[in-house]
Amino acid sequence: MNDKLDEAAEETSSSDFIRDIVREDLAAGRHQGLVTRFPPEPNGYLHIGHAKSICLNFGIAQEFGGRCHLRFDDTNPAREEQAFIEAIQADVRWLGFDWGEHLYFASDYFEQLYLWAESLIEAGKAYVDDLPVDEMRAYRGTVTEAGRDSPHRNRDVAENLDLFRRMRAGEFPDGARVLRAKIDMASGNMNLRDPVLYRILHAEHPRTGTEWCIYPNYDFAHGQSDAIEAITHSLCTLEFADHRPLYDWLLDNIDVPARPRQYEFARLNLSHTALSKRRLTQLVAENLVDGWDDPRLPTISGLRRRGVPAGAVRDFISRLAITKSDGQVEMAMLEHCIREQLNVDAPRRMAVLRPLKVVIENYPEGESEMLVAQNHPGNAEMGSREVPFSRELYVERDDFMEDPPRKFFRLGPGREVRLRYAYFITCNEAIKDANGEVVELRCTYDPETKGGNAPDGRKVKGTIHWVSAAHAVGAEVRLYEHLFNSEEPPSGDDFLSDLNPASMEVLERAWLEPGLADLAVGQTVQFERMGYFCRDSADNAVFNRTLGLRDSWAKIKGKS
RNA sequence: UGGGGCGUAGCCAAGUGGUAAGGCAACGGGUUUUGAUCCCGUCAUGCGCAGGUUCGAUCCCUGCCGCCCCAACCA
Repeated sequence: MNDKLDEAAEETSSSDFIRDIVREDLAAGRHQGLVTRFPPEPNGYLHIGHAKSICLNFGIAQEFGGRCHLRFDDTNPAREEQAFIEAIQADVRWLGFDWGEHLYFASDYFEQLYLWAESLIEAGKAYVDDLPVDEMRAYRGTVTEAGRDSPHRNRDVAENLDLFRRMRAGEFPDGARVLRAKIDMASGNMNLRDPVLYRILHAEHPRTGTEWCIYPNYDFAHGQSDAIEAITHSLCTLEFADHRPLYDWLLDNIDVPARPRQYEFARLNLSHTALSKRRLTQLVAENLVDGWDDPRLPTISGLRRRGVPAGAVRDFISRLAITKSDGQVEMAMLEHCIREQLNVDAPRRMAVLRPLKVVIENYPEGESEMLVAQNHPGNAEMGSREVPFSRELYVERDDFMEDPPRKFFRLGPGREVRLRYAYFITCNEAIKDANGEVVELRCTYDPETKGGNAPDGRKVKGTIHWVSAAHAVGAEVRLYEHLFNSEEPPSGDDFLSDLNPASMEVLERAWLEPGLADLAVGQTVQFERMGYFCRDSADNAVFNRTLGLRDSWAKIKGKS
């Protein structure tokens, strides 16, 4: 296997400080095989920040011929749920990764963890403490002052063992006692000031039920789980760097079967959104969004429902560097990756979002014809389709201006434009309602321009999309914008004040070309000139806008 | 003020003693039956700041400055 690893190591082109370490370790023959893990806590849905970790861990495993485990860090039954366990697996799969047989749970190791706790006690390196939470906090000192020893710090082994066993037996209520490591109350690193290892929690665990009433915390579970699974490189985010000395201390002081190492990298921060579990949970719990898979959320499920291809997410992550400097990536970067892939993959269709009726006065009443439209002008292999054309059509309201500026290339009184894949039409008259609002356009078409070209060689500046009124299918279309107005929403609960009230606009009466009635859920298409849209997974009558097209007209318009 | 980490363009970053890659954004221009796509071009005499070493410093040394994380019986 080592040869295979070496080969793989040489083939890998991408590089960052973690891959460099892996490469060196493999070259030095420090491991039998490469094993990483993605360790989510099942207390919420995965978001695009997790995608960075998933791509890193599974990616490195693939590149170096190793494997990556999916391990749930389910040590806090107070906030973990089976539903999250299932959603997380679905999201990792959707992203394109496969853990094979290697699905694990920290809770699978509870008995072993317990035994290791007893061994620490027997070695005089852990003790049961009775201090209430607030007192323990006071004893811990502050960031600039050393802590003080708990009065229970020097209980003898026998008493500690007895107390710890009685904790497990359920003799004490929640919060009555904890098991602590005996390290150094004066350490500059707060994590080493006799950290709590076990707490009493009479809560039902999604997997172990009521079998346990004491649970190990993150520090006492994570490194040991890594060791049990023979993880070689345990990759986590920067905020755990301070935990590394504890990770190492624990592994050095108990009898573990392997010796994994922890490395930290910067987590992903994205502009105009929220990427902390706390914030996402709050948005969902307070119904500020419509569930964990709301298309406005940066959750994997939200992105999927929005119509974002998994490949675009992976591409985005691959353009990010794995470093230790934390910054904030612009949403525009993600959007670029989405457009880049959708531009290639999304079939083109026509849909009118804000309809304005057009009557072609010289087109015979009651008649219609089928016109050929390309499914992708840049890729003939995607074929073509037929769309019905008739006397009454809908065009986009924004494609008509009563008093257009010089640079406006669309419809206006007396102006001629091309209806995509159809005919040139000229606007003769705009009909208004009692409020003076334009409600209908009377136009004439040039039968000679069928397909969109004039035999006399005359040109038109604008091409607009349309849909035959009698044949179109109605739909609700939802337009999404950034969830937050600021690039970086304010800290604390203030972040809610930055919510973008226009993050979702619902257009209830859009008209789609008839073929769109059969579009499959999850399939993303381009509505020409409007953007990328996908049928909503929860409501068939709804189309979600994944993203608009780049719009240089909006820039021109904005400048004048 | 203790400990840990980080500072290269608007954003993400490569480079680590020999004269600043790339991507995103932005801005010009060309093609175009999507004001899309595509193509071409512009965009750091400068690498947080100040000294020092050196023929030569983003890179080495010293001192500052700034930002992030840590005082849950969360992860």
